[in-house]
Amino acid sequence: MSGMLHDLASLVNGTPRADKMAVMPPAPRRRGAARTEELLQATLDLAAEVGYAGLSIEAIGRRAGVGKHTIYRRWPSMAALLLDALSSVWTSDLDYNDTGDVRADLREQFLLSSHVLSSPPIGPAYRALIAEAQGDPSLRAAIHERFLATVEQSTLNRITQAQRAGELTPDVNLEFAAEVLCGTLYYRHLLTTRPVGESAVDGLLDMFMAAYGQPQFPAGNGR
Amino acid sequence: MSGMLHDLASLVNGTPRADKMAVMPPAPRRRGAARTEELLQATLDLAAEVGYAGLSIEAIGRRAGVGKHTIYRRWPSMAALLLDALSSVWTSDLDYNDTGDVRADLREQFLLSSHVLSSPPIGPAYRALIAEAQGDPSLRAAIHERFLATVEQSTLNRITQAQRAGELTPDVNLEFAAEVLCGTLYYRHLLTTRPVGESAVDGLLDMFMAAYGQPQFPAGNGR
DNA sequence: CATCATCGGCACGGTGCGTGCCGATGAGCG
DNA sequence: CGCTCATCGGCACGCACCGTGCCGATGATG
Repeated sequence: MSGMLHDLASLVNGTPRADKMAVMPPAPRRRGAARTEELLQATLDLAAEVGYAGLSIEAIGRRAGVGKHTIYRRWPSMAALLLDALSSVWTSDLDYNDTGDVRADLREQFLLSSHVLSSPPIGPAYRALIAEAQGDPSLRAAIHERFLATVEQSTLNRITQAQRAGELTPDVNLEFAAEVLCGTLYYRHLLTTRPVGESAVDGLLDMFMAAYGQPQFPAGNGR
Repeated sequence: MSGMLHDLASLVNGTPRADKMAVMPPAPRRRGAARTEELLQATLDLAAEVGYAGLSIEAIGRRAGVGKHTIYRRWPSMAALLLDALSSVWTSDLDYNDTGDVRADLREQFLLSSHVLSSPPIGPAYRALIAEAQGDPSLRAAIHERFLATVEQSTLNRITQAQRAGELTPDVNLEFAAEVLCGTLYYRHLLTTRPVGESAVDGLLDMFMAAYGQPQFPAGNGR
């Protein structure tokens, strides 16, 4: 586990002088930091415009008015650059509400995140990263660690909370359920051409609730 | 729907003289057909050896002792070549038994197909195709049509049969359940670094059976 | 004001792409 | 049997991108 994290860190900050992680505002902000953020933005813009095909270090540099060296000094590969670029706009780790109604809370977040995942800038950048990762197991691990596992974890937190509240079957390990929920959404998004819409989310939640919802007592909070 | 199929056909057989589809033995077998099969095999071999990185038209041609033209005359892109190469060894559309025990039948096929998917030659070729597809929506549609949808369909057939046999809840649309089952497996395979082992399959089937298994009457055939 | 890391620009050899043009090969037909 | 012609392997082209090295300019630091 921590091995993955280490691989990730070395992948992204493999350069000798990586001043700071992306998305960290409190910094002395030498000349380099400003350029770093510009490059991340240029990467996202370019991914949104031309997609994975046509995405290259040279193209990013051209767009940002930057020499290739300036990019290579910061990231060892385009995969690392994409990883940081995506992180810089990946604010929502699925920020679940807890209204006392699991199904509604899951539905809201699934629909929201599916919209985020399928529209620029995150959508195209994510696709590019997935493509890049097919030839690089350590990048695959990094993506899983940094994005997928996070989403699964927050989902697991929410449904575990529901389980404690009596909304779901007690004494059942929900870890795998969280993976099934998130995995199905990502499967649709990244591997098929079907949209992730209300019917898909509802179908998924139907199965989830049929499996783990308390049969007779509808909601746990009110008793 | 049929639009996807048309796109697929044009993608694979876009050349003016595409004598026949791959994997069709009964043919006059001019000089070209033999080369075609050799090229498909060389593609699979190369994918198994070097993975997606290092896979190129030139490398395939070099390995097969073939000019690039010979490849381009048959397939318009490496994506089309990969698609045909994978089809030529993709024999099992999940060939479910019907022993009267859905869960056991699903489990057997899931474990079997997960092994096939993660080992050469199918594993690496599949990964290469997924990578290629991230920049090409029509290829994504082709993959879904040719492989994923097929797997989902045969799974749907099996569980629908189980539903008729009284093993599963009647009057429930299982179409989405089939997608969840297959999607979760492919999610693990292609997007994470977790292995698809017995525990994963069992966890998945736990959720499926909890959702749709008949609560009191264990199996339909025996009693 | 002096220093020096970082900058943009340029060029390099290497590789793959997709195409065009060869002369050789071999299958099918008369 | 020999002719014909599609297909073959080989080679070369222009283009693009890779990753690296070397410039002289810039601008933040002290």
